[in-house]
Amino acid sequence: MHSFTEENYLKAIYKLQEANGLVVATSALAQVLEVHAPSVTDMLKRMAGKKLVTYQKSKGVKLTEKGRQVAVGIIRNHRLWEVFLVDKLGYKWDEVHDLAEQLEHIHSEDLTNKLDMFLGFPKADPHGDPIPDANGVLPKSKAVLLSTFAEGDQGTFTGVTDHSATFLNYLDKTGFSLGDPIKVKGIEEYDQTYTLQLKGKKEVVVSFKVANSLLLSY
Amino acid sequence: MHSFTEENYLKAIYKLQEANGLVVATSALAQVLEVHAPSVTDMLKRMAGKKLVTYQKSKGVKLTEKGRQVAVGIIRNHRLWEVFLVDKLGYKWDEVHDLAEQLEHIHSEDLTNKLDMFLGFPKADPHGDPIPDANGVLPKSKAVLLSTFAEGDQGTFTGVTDHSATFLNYLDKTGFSLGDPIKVKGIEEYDQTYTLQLKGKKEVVVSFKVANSLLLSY
DNA sequence: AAAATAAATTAGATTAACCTAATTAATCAA
DNA sequence: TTGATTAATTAGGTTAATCTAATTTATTTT
Repeated sequence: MHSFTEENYLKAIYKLQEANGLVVATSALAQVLEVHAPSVTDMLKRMAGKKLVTYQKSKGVKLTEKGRQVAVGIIRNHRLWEVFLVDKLGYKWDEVHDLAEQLEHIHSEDLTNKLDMFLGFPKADPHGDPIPDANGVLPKSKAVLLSTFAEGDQGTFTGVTDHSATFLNYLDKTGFSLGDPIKVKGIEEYDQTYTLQLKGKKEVVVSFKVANSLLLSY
Repeated sequence: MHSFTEENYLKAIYKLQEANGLVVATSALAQVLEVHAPSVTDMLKRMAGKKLVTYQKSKGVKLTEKGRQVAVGIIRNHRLWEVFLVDKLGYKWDEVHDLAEQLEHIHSEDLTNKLDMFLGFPKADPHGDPIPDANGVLPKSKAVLLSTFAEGDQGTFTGVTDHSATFLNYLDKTGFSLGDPIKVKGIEEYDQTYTLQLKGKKEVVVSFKVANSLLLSY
């Protein structure tokens, strides 16, 4: 199989490719993986040799179909284990990331599928991120940022784009909970502050930064 | 933390120390870890530097207290995950070893303890091996080999000393099940063949080799 | 388009974990 | 107790994954 390191590179490339376009820069990878650029160059060469990525020197990397399959498999593992940790073991949504980073590297498709069944085939992880199916198909989410909403708009809180424990704790404390309805009562023009009505008529005021990290569906 | 390799060495040393006495030979480790002797010498030096083992050249190794703690922790993990796989995911007892070998290296005491609670604080894994508690205390089993029984003796089947899938399958097929009562109806003097009465009056004949791999309590 | 800046690569080392071949140390048998 | 056998270690190498320093390639800016 692939080493943990390779798998982490694949995951990182996948995520950067999703977020910022087709090819991923060496420096971007170095940053998210917390290694130095020459290490990345080195690794990319080895991975290109294994046909996990296509790499042209000084031109960035892309995943091959094979690489994409592996990456999505790891993401599937990660998200299923997060569901397990929260639903079965009682962890909170801000505590599961590091553990899932370890568990995602357990190599067994069969285990993944049995876990999936045990958890009742969840469609999203505790942060609302969609779980790829056994064929590596990731449901295309149509959720949209709260920051794109206008006054009077409403939707259901279905995900976050900031997964940091600090942000998740802030949401807990403020009364946000995945699956709840949210309505925009007002937007302050001066500083883009949002006044929201949460479940149970509770009104809260949040900054643009927060509105820009919340995903809503309708 | 410690590398997977280190952890596997610690586990192996622990098991060999339990089975065969105080000090463990380089060659014995090389055999169970499936590496060559010089690799073991190499590794033992590094581990001695970390105070995980005491090592005197050409005199074998012993775990330090620190090393023993780590080893028992890994065994705790391993056995709890085995229970999870069998009780929660529906694996059979002959299928879980390799998966547990991966899962045992997940580093989180908290996860281990939450898993323990989720599983209802099991005292033994699916093969009857005792699970160390959170303090690294391993209950001293008083189970004894069926091969030490005389005609007429009886007990409860509580463990195995051979964990191979082949043997476990044989037991399934023949009608042995952990926790069931077993009575010795007769022992053939010529070849030490045992005639046993299993649960539900079922009579089976087993070889000495089998009798020597079954642990019974009374 | 040349110069300046930023990004990426090459060169050369390091560490953990392994290997083979050669040597030394320990044990057993005559 | 010497000689033979077996076990363990040393010596010297390899590979994956990392590093720093130096160099080359790309991209901006003037």
